[in-house]
Amino acid sequence: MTELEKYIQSYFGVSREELEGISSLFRPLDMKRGDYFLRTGGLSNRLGFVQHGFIREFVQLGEREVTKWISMPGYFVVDLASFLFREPARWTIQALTDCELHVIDQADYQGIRERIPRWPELEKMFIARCFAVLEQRILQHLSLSAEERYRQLFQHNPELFNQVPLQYLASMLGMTPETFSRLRRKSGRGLVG
Amino acid sequence: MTELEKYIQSYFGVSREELEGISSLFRPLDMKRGDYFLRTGGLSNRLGFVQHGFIREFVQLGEREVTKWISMPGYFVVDLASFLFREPARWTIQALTDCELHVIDQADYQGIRERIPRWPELEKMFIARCFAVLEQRILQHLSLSAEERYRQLFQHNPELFNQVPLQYLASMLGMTPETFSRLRRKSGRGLVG
DNA sequence: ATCATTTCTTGACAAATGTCAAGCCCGGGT
DNA sequence: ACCCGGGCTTGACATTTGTCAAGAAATGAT
Repeated sequence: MTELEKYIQSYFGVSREELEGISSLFRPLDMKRGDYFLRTGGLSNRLGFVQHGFIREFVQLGEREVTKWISMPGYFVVDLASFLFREPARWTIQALTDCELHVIDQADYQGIRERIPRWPELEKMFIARCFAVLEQRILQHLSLSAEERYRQLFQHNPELFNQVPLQYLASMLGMTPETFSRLRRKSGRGLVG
Repeated sequence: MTELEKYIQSYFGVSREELEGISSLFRPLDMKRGDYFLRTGGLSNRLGFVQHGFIREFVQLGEREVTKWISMPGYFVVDLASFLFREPARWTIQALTDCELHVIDQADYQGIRERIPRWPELEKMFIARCFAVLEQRILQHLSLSAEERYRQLFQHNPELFNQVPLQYLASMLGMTPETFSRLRRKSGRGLVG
């Protein structure tokens, strides 16, 4: 079973045959550091699964970039609203490192429901899970200080701290690189191993 | 056409007959100020549509309450994860004013898909929209100061400012009531009409 | 209408976070 | 191996936001 299949299996709980039916619709895609998977204003017409590497999702606001999230192995990358509603993408998605993805085009994605009748239901549940994760993230911003948010990220995703530029982590946590750096000295450097 | 039907229509774009089929599954529910629609730890086994009044969704964290959102007419109230996954609710949902709702039980909700085969698809799209709204909200917290968040809320939802206790708006924006009060003096009081 | 209670405001001060500028460090490309 | 440039750190200082406490105003109950 491939990584992709393992994740699909764990997220959607489909049968072995269904699993192979779905995963066969994906094709591998290698990206070099700096390559764009999607640009703001474009159309998100493919869905990616991260096999290896780190990918940043951000938006340019005036002079500065705001990083929404950094996807790592096991995550899907897509601008959901653009993918589902065929509207211009809000997010730019760019490889922070060389990456291996599995991608599926929108057209092939439609084909999944022919193989799995209950696919819209599974999709709904998956998106609802994503919704709940975002709710939790909003709660963090409503209730935690910058330092507490730093600690939580450090605790839950230590692998980020030595693999991606820290300025992006700072942005993702809603603070400046300087504040991030000071918290880092104070609260731990996130060196894994 | 009732308010409920109008909203279902605009959110889901279903036919006239489908619309009546769905809306007939809802029953009216009156709540008094202070009544609970749901409590943290309980099971969210019904979905509510706000016809009239204001409803607060919050969670108790230690000594203090953190308000995630205040629902007003046209909004649905539910703990989505609890409703869909039958897990204990994270949010407490309480009427801030006397309210009129339309509610549907989980069991009846299941019945919608028998009347409308493409319901899971419509549901998926609706939840995806909610997801995009939350993404936008996170972006606000990553990119805006307390004062800018205040202004945006004032601009987009002025009706909140003279109908619900301001302390809850402060919490929902991630700031203290004192800060909210000062911004209010500085940036406008939100008196509509 | 009055009272009791909650909510809001204000001031003084403390703490957290942002800004700007300079220098250091480290990694990648040549 | 070296150099260049991006990324990180640090310091000094400004600004924003939070805390605590007191009093004013608004609200709901009787």
